[in-house]
Amino acid sequence: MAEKIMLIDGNSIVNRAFYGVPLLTNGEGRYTNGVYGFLNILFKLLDEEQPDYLAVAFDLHAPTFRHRTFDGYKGTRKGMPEELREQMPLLKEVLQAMHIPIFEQEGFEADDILGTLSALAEKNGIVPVVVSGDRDLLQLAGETLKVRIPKTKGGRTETEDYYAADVQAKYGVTPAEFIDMKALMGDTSDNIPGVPGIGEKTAAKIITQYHDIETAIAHAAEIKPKKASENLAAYQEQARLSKFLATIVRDMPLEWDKESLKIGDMFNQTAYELVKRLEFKSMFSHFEGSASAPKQAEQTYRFVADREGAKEVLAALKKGEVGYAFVYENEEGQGLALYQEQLGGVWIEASMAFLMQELLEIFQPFFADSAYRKIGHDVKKDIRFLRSYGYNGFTAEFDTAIGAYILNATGSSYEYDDIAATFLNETYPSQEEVFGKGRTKKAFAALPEAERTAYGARQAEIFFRARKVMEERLAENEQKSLFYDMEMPLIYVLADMEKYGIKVDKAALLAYQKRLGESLDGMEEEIYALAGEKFNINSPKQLGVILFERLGLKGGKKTKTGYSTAADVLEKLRTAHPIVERILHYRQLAKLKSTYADGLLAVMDAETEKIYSTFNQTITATGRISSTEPNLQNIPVRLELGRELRKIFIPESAEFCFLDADYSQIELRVLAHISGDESLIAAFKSNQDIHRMTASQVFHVPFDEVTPLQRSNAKAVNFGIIYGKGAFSLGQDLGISRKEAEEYINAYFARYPKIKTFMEDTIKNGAKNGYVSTLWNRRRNMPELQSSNFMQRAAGERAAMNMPIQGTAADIIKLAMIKVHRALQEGGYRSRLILQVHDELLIEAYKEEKDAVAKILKENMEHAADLLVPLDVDVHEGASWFEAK
DNA sequence: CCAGTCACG
DNA sequence: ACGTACGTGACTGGA
Repeated sequence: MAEKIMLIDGNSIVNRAFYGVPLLTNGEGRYTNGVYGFLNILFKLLDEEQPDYLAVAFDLHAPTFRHRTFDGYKGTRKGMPEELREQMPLLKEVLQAMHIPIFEQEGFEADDILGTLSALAEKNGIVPVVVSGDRDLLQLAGETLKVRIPKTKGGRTETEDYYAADVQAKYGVTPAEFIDMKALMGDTSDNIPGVPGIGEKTAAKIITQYHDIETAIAHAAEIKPKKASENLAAYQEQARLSKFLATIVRDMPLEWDKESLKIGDMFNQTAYELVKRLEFKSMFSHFEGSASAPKQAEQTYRFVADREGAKEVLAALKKGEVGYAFVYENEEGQGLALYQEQLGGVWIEASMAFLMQELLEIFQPFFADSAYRKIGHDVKKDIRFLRSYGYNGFTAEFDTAIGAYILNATGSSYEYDDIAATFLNETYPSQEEVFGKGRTKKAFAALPEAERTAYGARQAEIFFRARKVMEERLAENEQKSLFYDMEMPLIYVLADMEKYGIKVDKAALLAYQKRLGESLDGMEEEIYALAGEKFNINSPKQLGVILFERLGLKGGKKTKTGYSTAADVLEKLRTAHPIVERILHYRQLAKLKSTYADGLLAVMDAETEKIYSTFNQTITATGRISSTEPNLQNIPVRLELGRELRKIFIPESAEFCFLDADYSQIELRVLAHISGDESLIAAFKSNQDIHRMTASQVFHVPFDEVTPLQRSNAKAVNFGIIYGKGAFSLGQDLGISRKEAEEYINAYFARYPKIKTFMEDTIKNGAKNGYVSTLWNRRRNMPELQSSNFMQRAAGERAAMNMPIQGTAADIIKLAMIKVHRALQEGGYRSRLILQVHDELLIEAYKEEKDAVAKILKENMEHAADLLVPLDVDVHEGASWFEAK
């Protein structure tokens, strides 16, 4: 079989890739999506074509012979976006590392290089395959020369393939005629003029009949329509010029050196290192089969499945650092993996013959003794698991999931394979790759013994070794205290909160659900009547049609998919039609019923009638914790009907009551501290109504004469400042002009100049360092700040200004939780912390301890941090969350 | 699986 | 001139 060469149009493929793959950055903050997309296309096509030779051609910035012939050539083309431009050297670096030849030649475009190389290849008996995103290349298609046009769609790459016959079939012209067609119709993207008045349709007709422009010009008089006929005659020189510009050169001066094009050791160590640095995990596998890939997991692990073996392992275990990992399948423990340097990796498996209960019993001394300094991953999960077997008090020294999160809070996941890739530069199959997914998912027990062993023991080893790397990086970042004194201790607080859960008044919740259901039924009928037909009110699409087409309301398009029917749009239409108000009301009730009434009942434990949320410590970019299944941090409170729902959250028994403590204005206080603004600090020190104070200072009115409107406007300004909000949207919210809003903001910054300085410095340092941080050195990487895209940079700047404020507040309440938890434990109280909602703690207090606990709460929260302003905490008591708020 | 919507701090 | 507030999670409809 003939040999094959693949020739790639570098610029056009990287462009396609860039726009087809969402903007990605790696941990260093470099944009990588263009390179990623390019390599994806490259690997896929290499796999399909199996070529023997390979080359990539790029355009240079220098003008080409086409520019010299025609000044306007490519004059309309916009430059590459900065986010892509900075990836070009990176792409070339990767190609070089893979020993893929790169062609660039002054005076010529990539097209010409491809045209010439493909011609040379054919002359030398090698079959060319040309890859480009640009249809101009179709003129090269031939009997054996295939042109492939890849498209990246939703992460997948599809290609359109063209031999000469395919071009004929699709466009009705031969590849050579394709050039003549373009000469007539022109090309705005390259600024090829063509002939005025001749577009794609007419050009196709003319070329199908006359085959080339010279013949067509000779027969210009016969051509219809008249306009085309006249213009073709009048602009024949322009047509010839256009043909010249559109023709790809196939004989430019180029050395043919076959050997240098031969595909060599592409998947080598240098390239692998680069791909790892770029964090292209899905590509690692390409490198693994090759001899130069790093060794990994060649080590053999021990498999143990009985009492005697387990006891031996325990005896061999030394006090000191130990990597450990439980393997779970649907919350059920399959076994325990341990790793120490002198021990190696061991997988101890539970089974019908060796129950998990026995396994845990044997290892009880290990779990109970903190001289075994345990390094695990998602320790909270292990605490819960051990507790379900009656073992309490488990502690670990290091949680690698949390370590990875502290070192990069914006990571997408922190699974063991992510940890190994990030900290050890090693790649392992992910959980999904081991077990599959969906209906073809395999059970753990279905894997061969050697795989089960490797899967478990490998994790314990990864955690053990990654800890050392993390430790160094935490030290470099001065984040050891954040990690060891805040995040690690918090694990046990959250584990307890998840253990206690919160009791639900089931009867009241059912009644609430029923009440909502009945209201909704009635409203549905009313809305159908007003609309004049039945439709699905929950479908924004159908609702949009009803409102803006059938009823003719003016709202216009807003979203990509059609009309926006969001609350703020409907709010403006409230008076336009009676249906609008009912829809808003319907939406409110529907939300309460589906998310809260139905949703909470679905997750309530039938046995205990409690709800057990999960608190996640590695999700948010700012350091807050999040709550899932259910989310207990977004229970309604702002509107009365929703707030009623809080009556169903009650203490576990009559011996308990709720104490709810919340920080007053914590974010503004943090802002006062971090910025050091004397005026704002003074306001908090004198314990004044801060929004009234701001109003008085910004609007220049005496404190006592501030009107309610001024106060509420000042409040909006205060919040706007925290979020980096601009004049436009502040004006929207307050219903004032952009100009007025701007004046408010200017007055604000004039009055509080250090806040302005703080914002500016945060952005400046963020851009310089690539991250912003809190008072406790929590970091958020912010590569967006270096973006040249206005929108992305502006959004990045807002996030950058907000993170130190929101994040420091998060740090403070975390410290408070640890203190409160410790004080309750050490004081031997039965009261316990059960919920955190960002600036609020909910305690289930043993009634006899109520007053003492209220004091503990207030003291520990107010003294969790020592700022330039006092922290102020309000504590309320009640027989439900509703009452205690 | 994504977009739209809406609940919270 | 750009488009327009930070951070979350859950539910619904519809490709």
